[in-house]
Amino acid sequence: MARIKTEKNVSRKDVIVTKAAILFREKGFKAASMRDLAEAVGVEAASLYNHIKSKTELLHELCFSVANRFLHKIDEIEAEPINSIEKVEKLLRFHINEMINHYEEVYVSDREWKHLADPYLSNFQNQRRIYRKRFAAIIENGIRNKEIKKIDAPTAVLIMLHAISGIESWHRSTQKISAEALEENMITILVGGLINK
Amino acid sequence: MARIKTEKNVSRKDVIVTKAAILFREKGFKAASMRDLAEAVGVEAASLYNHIKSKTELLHELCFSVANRFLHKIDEIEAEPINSIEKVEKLLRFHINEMINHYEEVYVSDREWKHLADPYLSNFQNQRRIYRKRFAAIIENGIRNKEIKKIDAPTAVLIMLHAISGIESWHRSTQKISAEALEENMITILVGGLINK
DNA sequence: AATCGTTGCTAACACACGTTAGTTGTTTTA
DNA sequence: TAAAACAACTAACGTGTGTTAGCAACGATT
Repeated sequence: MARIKTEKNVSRKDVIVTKAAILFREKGFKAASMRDLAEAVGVEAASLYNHIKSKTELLHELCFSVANRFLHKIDEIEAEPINSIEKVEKLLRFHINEMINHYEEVYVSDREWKHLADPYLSNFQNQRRIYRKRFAAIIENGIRNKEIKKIDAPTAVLIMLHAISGIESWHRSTQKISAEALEENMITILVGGLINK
Repeated sequence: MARIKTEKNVSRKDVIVTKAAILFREKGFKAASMRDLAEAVGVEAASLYNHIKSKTELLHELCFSVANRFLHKIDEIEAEPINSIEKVEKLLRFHINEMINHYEEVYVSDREWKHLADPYLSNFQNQRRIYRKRFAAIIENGIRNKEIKKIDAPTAVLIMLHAISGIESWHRSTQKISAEALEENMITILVGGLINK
């Protein structure tokens, strides 16, 4: 009867959530079974329920922990006394780093949130909508200041966010350029596409 | 006993495949059940099997019909006597229009191919890898000609392709800009980010 | 050493799934 | 109009799913 191994400040639930992220990314939320997860954790499926309430709870935890990180970051950046392009660049760099360093979680939050159930679903969609509006507002400011080309701000946001989620392919690829090079290339192309002249 | 309605040159199987695309996009391949599909088609689940071999066959059809369209297009564009930036632009415009006009299929092919089974899976992954290499080769040519900034070509491809899959959000949004405006904005930002000076 | 909460186990339930068999009804062909 | 081909139906099977109940072993606390 081997227990779930934990380290300092990491609850057994945390271990489960972390493994769930990996599994949900690999197979998708629906295709990943609790028995799969149990095996990954090293325990029988039923035992998981000593630590979690349900499979969907795992998805909640993942989606909202990611969403909260991004909301906090945009709070921080909005308050800084820098110009719009710099704000966009900071936000992009944060997104890129999150996608590189917390790949599994961020990916799952991005692709599997559809399987949330209400009220979590509406909640998540709301947060997402608000986040994108705030991002768009930064860009619109930049357009007014003539820092940024005259483009449709929501479209620009959509491009940026989805482009970044492409880091998934980078993770999967065998011949990776370094994380630093990836970041610089992405910034060059994406910010380069915004700057006026 | 109401039959599946068909129009000229549209087999009953085609009707099923089309409805499957819609359903797979909405719920994901795993979460969409054959009973859901049957209801959408207006028939009992078992009846579907008079026209198709399996659920996965539906996914094959969708994924490969999309993949083939893109492969044909890149064949065509590679052969044209135009410079690299123009080739990239043409390819992007094709991607954008496919995503706008054949949304369901393209989206499913993009997001649900993981659920293909071998040998289809390996096959699909191969085609995808080759396509991206050919796309990258166009960009690398542009870099050599100094048309395009010195960037990592595979990263650029990754950004372009994923940015375009963001049109999903445009489809979902309530206040859409026009398809034409969307296309022009995307080209402005994406191609603008590539051009050297 | 006894106790108690925690965490694991086995067994099982109820249900939804993809799919098959066999039959009935409808359309097309001869 | 009878026969053949097609496409729908009902019923059911086997399997995999998330989850619960009840019990056994472990670790920490007294």
